[in-house]
Amino acid sequence: MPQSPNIPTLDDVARAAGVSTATVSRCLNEKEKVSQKTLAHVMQAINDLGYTPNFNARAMAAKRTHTIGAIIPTMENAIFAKGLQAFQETLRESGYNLLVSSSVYQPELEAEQVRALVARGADGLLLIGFERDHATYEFLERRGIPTMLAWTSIPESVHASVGFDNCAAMRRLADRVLSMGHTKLAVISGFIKGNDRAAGRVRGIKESLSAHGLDPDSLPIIETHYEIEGGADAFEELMQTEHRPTVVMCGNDVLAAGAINRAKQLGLHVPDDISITGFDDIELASILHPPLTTVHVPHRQMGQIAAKELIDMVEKRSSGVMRKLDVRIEMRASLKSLEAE
Amino acid sequence: MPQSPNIPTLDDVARAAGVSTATVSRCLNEKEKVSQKTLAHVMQAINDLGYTPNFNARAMAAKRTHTIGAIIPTMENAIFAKGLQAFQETLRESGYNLLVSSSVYQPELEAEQVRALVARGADGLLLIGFERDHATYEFLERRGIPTMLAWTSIPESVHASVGFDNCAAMRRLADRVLSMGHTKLAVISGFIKGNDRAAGRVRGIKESLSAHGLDPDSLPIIETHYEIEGGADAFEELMQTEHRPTVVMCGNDVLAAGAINRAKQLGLHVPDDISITGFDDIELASILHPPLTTVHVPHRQMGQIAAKELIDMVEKRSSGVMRKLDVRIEMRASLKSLEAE
DNA sequence: GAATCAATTGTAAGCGCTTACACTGATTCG
DNA sequence: CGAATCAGTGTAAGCGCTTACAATTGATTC
Repeated sequence: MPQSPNIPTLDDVARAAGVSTATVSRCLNEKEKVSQKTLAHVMQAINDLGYTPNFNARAMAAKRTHTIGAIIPTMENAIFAKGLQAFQETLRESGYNLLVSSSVYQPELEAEQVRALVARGADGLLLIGFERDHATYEFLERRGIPTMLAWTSIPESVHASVGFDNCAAMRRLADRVLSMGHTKLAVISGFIKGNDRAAGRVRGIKESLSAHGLDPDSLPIIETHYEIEGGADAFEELMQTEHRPTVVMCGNDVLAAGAINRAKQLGLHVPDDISITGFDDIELASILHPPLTTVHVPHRQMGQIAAKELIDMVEKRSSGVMRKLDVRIEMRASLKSLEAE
Repeated sequence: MPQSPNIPTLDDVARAAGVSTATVSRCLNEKEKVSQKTLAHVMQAINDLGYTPNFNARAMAAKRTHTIGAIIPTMENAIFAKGLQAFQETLRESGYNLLVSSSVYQPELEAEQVRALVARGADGLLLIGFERDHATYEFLERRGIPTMLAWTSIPESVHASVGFDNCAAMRRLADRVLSMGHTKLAVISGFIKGNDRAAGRVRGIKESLSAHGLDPDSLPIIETHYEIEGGADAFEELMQTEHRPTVVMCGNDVLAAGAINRAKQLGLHVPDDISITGFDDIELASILHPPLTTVHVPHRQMGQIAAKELIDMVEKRSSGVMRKLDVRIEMRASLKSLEAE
C-alpha cells in the first residue's frame, strides 16, 4: 500500500487552498508579499496535507540552497568537533544548514568531496588548511563558490581564512620548553605531506631551535597518523634511540595522549623521566595524567567567525578577509623544568 | 568577470559531443548501453568542458540520490564517531554517500532534521535509539523511507535495528560489581527522558540490585549532560552525601572520565577509595588513569551492519531485520574488589 | 465617474537531469 | 528474401519548485 506514498506537492497545496502555486511559494519564502488571509488559508492547507517542500526542486529553481558545506580531515577524534559545532550553531542562527564530509586526511577524497558538495548546491564551503591541489581552487573560482579556510593562517595567502599561525604558535611553545633548560627535544608529528598545519608546527620548533643556537637538522621527528596508537608507537620508538630526548613535543593532543600512555606502560614517569607537550587543548588534554601542557586554540571562536564571515561572503557583504586569532600556551604538569629547583 | 560562471550542463556536453542528452546521460549512468566509440567521445567532451552533473537535477529526475542520512545526538565526543566512520566507509563501498546531522540530544531538532534529510531526498535514514515522537515514525512510513535504528535493541520493536541490549549489558556489569562485594552503588546517568539507551542502562543496574536482594529504589542516581564536566560535578555531589558509595557506575565513558578526574582533584584514589565504571569502551577509556572498567560495544561492526542492512532495504532486498550484537565486559583497574585478598 | 496606483494574485517559462518510447540500420533466420 | 530481432540512439515529457511578468482588485485622487 505505501508503494505510492503520494507525497503532497506545492500543486496539491495550491489546489487545496484554492490559490496558485506562486502564492503558496510566496507564503513559504516571502510572507510579507501575501495578505494575512491567504497566508492563513495556505498554512492551514500545508498542515492538513503534511506538506514538506522538496529541497532539490527548490535548489534547482532558486539556485540557492542556504546550505554550507564543510570538509574536515577527521571526525574520529575531537580536534575539529568543538569548532565545527560552533560553526554549525552560528550558521543555524542565520538560517543556514551545514553539510559535513570527512576526507580522512586524503587529498583526493577531499577534492572529490568539494565537487560533490558544489554539485549539491552548497552556497559556500569551509575547508581546513591551505594546502591542496590548484585544480580545486580553480574549480571553486570558476563556479564562484565562496570558500573559507580555517585552522590556519598564512600571511601571503589570497584566500579568505580564519585561524592561527601554527608555526608561530608552536615556536612559542618550543621557546618555553627551551627556556626551561631542555636541549634534547624530539617530535611526533602528523604526516606533513599535504598538511600545512603539521608542517608549520614542526617548522616552529626548528625555528626556535635555531634561534637558541641549537641544530634544527638533528631534531628527531617521527611522522604518523593523528591517532592515539600512532603517538604511542612513535613515542616508544623515540625512547629506544641512543640519545634519549628529555622532552617529546607532539603535533597535537591526541598524539600526546598516546605518548603519555605508552610512557606509563614503559614504566617512565611523566614529567620526571620525560616531558611531553601537545597542541590544540581539546578536553582530553586536561584530564590526562599528568595534565598536558599544550597550545590552547580558540576552537569555538574560530568556528563562529568562520560561519559569520562565510555567510557575509555568500550574501555578497564581504569579499573574504583573513582573520588571525591568538593562541595561548597552556602550562600543565606534563612539562617540567630541567633547571635546579 | 566570474559573475556568469557559465557552468556546463548536460546539454553543453551533448552539443560538444554531437549526440543527444539521453546518450550523455547513459554514458554517466548505464555505460553498457552505449557503444565504445560514443562513450569515448562523450567522456572526452565531459573532460574538456569540466562538466559535473548537477546533483539536485539528478535527484529530481531520478528520484534516487544514493545518499543516506544519519542523525546522531552529538559529534562533540567520540561516542558515535567510530561507528559512524565505519558506517560511512561501508556506504562508500556500495556507492552511497552519507549526510550527517547532529541533534544535540534535542528531540525537536531531530524531528526537524529527519524532515530536512528526507526533503533532500535521502534514500534511507540512520537514527540512534528507539524513543521518539510517533509523528516522526509515521512521517517516515508515509514517505516510504527505509530507516535503521542503531545503538540499541528492543525485542518488541517492529523497526529494523542493529545494536545491543543496553539494559542487559549494564546488568551484567552490575552483576560483576556486586559479585565483588560492593553493596553501596551510585549512578551517574545521561538524561533519561527521550533517551532509551540511558534509561535501559539504569534499569539494568536496578534489576541486578533486585536480583541480589538489594533495594533498587534507594539507589542514588544523578542525571546530567553526557559531558566530562557533567560527570565531574555529579561525582562530587555523590561524594558529599552521607552514605558514600563504594562504586560509581557511569552511563558512559565520558561521564566516567569526568568522575575519575574529579576524584583525583578531591584527593580520592581510584580504585582504592572509590571504584568507577563506564560504558562504550571508546579509546578514552583505556588511556584514563586508572584505565576504566567498562562495557565494550562493537562500534565498527555495528556501523558496518547498519550500512549493509540499510542499503539492502533501500534496494528492496530486505524489509528490515533486527540484529542484536554481543557486548563484553572490559575489566580494568578502575574497579576493585572489596573482598579480602 | 474616470484615471491612477499599490497591493495581491495568477500565468507560465524554465532550472538540468532521467527515462519511457519511438526510431534506425544491421543482423539473423525460417 | 521478407520478417523478426536487436543494439544503439534520439525525442520529448516530466520531476517540484521559483520568479519575471501580466492581470486583477480595490482604494485613492481629481
